[in-house]
Amino acid sequence: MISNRHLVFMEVAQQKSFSKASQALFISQPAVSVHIKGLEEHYKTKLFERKGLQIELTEAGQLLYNRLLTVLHIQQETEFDISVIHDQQQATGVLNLGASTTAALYILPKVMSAFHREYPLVNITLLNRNSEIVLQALLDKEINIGVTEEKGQLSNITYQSFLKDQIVAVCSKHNPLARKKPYQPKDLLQMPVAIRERGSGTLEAIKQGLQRNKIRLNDLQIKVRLGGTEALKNFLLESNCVGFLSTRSIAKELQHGELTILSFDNLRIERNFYFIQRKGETSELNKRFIKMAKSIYNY
Amino acid sequence: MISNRHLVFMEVAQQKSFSKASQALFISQPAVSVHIKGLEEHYKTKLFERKGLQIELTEAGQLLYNRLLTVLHIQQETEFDISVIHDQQQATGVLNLGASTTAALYILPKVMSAFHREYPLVNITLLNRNSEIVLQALLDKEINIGVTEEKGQLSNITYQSFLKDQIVAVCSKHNPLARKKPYQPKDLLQMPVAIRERGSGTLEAIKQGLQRNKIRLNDLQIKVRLGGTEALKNFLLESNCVGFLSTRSIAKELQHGELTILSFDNLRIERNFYFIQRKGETSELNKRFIKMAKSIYNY
DNA sequence: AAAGTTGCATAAGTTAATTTTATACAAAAT
DNA sequence: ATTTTGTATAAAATTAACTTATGCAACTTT
Repeated sequence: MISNRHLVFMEVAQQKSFSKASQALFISQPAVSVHIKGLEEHYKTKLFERKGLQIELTEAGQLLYNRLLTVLHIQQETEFDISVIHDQQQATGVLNLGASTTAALYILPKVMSAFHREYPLVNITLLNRNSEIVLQALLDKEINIGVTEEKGQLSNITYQSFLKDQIVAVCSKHNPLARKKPYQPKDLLQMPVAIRERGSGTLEAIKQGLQRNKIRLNDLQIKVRLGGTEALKNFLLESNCVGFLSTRSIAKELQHGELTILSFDNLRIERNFYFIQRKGETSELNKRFIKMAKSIYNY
Repeated sequence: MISNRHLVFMEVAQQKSFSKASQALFISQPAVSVHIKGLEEHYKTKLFERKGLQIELTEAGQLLYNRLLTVLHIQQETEFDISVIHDQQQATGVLNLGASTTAALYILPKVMSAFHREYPLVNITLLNRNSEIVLQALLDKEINIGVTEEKGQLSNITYQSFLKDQIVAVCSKHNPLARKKPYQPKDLLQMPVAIRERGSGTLEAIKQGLQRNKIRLNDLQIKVRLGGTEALKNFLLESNCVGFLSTRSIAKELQHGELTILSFDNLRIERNFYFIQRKGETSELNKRFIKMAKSIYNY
């Protein structure tokens, strides 16, 4: 659909280098030069500013790149839509997902694998970044669907609720705290706790959940801050601290009895996951993925 | 932007014929066959149903054609937007207009010529059909901007008011009716009249204008119905009838004194012209054309 | 029903476009 | 000053696209 020449241009724009683009496309560097030259003659304007060893998109180049991105997505949607007419098992396409940690690690893999079984020829990728970057990637048309924890208000984004996630306090089964139950929210103040790093979506949810019980995060006896869910889990196994984790992320550890949930009266820390898409670009592939995701988690 | 192969496909889809497409594209018929075959192999499905001497788009083919149409418009917009960055006089692009008779004959030519002076390399075409067909052409993405007399309510169309048009009663300067003035609306019932054919937008406006004065079209002494404004004008010049015509269409005849306006108390027949565009597709080229059109007529 | 027409498909040869190899040239880094 | 990094250009080689010639099937005509 998009001409070869323009695909070369896109690669150069992404790599910000003729030679790197040539390597990525498995063609020689002069071939790239000739293509760009051809385009520049066609549009009668420079598309890249050559600044010594750097290149940079000109205004015209940036405009062209943006338009090509939208065309590329139409192309990918079309590939899928055509192939799905004939046979689901033969449907080809590209689906780029983006999600923040919990969703990317503990929620989406299950959906992706199910989706892959139904549409084996669809190429699925998953970008694992924080909500902010996921949103930006969506706006930049780098991903087709994002899964985030916050429901924003952007007018050119559609928010679609996916599932509820519960965050619970857990500790190692060897931890003496694991015995007595149930606790009151106030009891938290006496416990040594370990939490995720600043900026994590989980931490934000915890903060808001505690606030509803008039507890500030700073009032807790925070012993350690750990970067990443897995690190936190492993730390809890070996320490006497209590941690807050999404139930989605500790399914395995609960099953094996390695971690125990501390039950609290009147303390519910919840958050929602949302699908985000660009408004007006809810393709057939997007729809089917979201439908399957919902059917898996909302039985 | 769109590959050659796909452009050939589009031509075949439009012409509904491999050989006619080949003639339109100035290539041989086998070249077309090879292209279509290539696409069908790529998409792993037939794009045309070969039914004897006819061909017809398959479901997949129709889907592909629709997507390619939207991409083609992105491509054309891009050509314009890039070239206008550097120099207005060098801006290339395609602007397909559609309008019903009065606008197409007496309003748009002036705008088109002014626009052509400012953007000499933009290719402008004008489709002259009735409002209904103009709307359909817009929906089918055959035209970029339509000018119609009715403000509809379609949710995927943007309506933008352009200018007011006044319809007046006129007759030849030799007609005795041309002397006495002013008339009352009721006097119309005594006059021999000539009007446009059924289905014309002008006729519709007249009908509604008269209705406001409690006069039905059928109450008039309709002597003749003529297809087309020019025919009606020429008829009036040679007859004793009174006709209703848009002031826009008789500027020249009034100037030369060939036709005279009959002034009526309390009888105003007006209609509005609207620009119609597909929602979300108001390209830079569209914007500039509409802006110029408004500046010409709304000083 | 036979012959002619219309229209797409296929094959072989030609032409045009793309790519590679080799090399030049400019700017930045060492 | 020399080396490194990165793009531009030219000529040769490769590949893709096109044309001519011809076949075949379906529909028309007589």
